[in-house]
Amino acid sequence: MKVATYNVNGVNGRLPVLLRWLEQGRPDIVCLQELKAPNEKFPVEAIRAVGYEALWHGQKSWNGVAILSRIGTPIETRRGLPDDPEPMHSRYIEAAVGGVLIGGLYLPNGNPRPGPKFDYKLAWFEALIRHAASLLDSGAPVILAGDYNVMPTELDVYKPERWLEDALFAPEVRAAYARLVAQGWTDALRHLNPGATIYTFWDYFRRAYERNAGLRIDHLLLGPAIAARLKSAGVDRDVRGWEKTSDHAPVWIELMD
DNA sequence: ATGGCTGTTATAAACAGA
Repeated sequence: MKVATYNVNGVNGRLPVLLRWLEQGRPDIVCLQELKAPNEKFPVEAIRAVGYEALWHGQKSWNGVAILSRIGTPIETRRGLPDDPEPMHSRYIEAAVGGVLIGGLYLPNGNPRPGPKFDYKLAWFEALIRHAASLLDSGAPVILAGDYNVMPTELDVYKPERWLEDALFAPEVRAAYARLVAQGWTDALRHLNPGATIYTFWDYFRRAYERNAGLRIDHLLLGPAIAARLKSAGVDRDVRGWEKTSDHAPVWIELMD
């Protein structure tokens, strides 16, 4: 089974890229972030036409998350985090599908730091950490996938020294990510590639993709039962080079059946 | 350090992203 996460940066503007990638990569389950569309403008017909059922939690202009599946209808278990600090933002959706429980998330960017947006990022992170603990306690085979807006370590940034004060790499944020993982999660890409340079995002500016000036901020965290089934993982880096593409690339894992 | 780019939309002397 192949499970992927992809920050599409506008699901309608990106529809040709998304459909091409779905047909080419054939992931079984997909978490999407940054739909940038209200619920009524989610392109469900086009997505169904390439073989996927979908759940989505949209919002006008910003945010928005979805779960797609080609192995059965995803059964929604939650939208929004418990005690979400900003419930009008659509940043979390969770479903049971294909024998797994999967949470798709879009963690706030948090810039500028310091400031209210950074405080909101930390508060959202705390709500996620609490919910993640309850998911592990449930004993369900669980995956938390999405755009975490965190580079976990210096390995995950092309020039760490330039990002020390940024909300994506600040000590408090890295510490929050480390606390989350320490609950018992496996960061799938890093686990299979210790020490490797892996990026999932390249800025639109300054030819960042061509220079490989990237960040690793899209992550798949696996609960113990799923981690034991992890077979392979990767980034569909070439998608970042397509016309009219997102600034993120899709990230995926393969699990033993 | 700054500005560079892209999508969405109150079509901008806009905002937000990372």
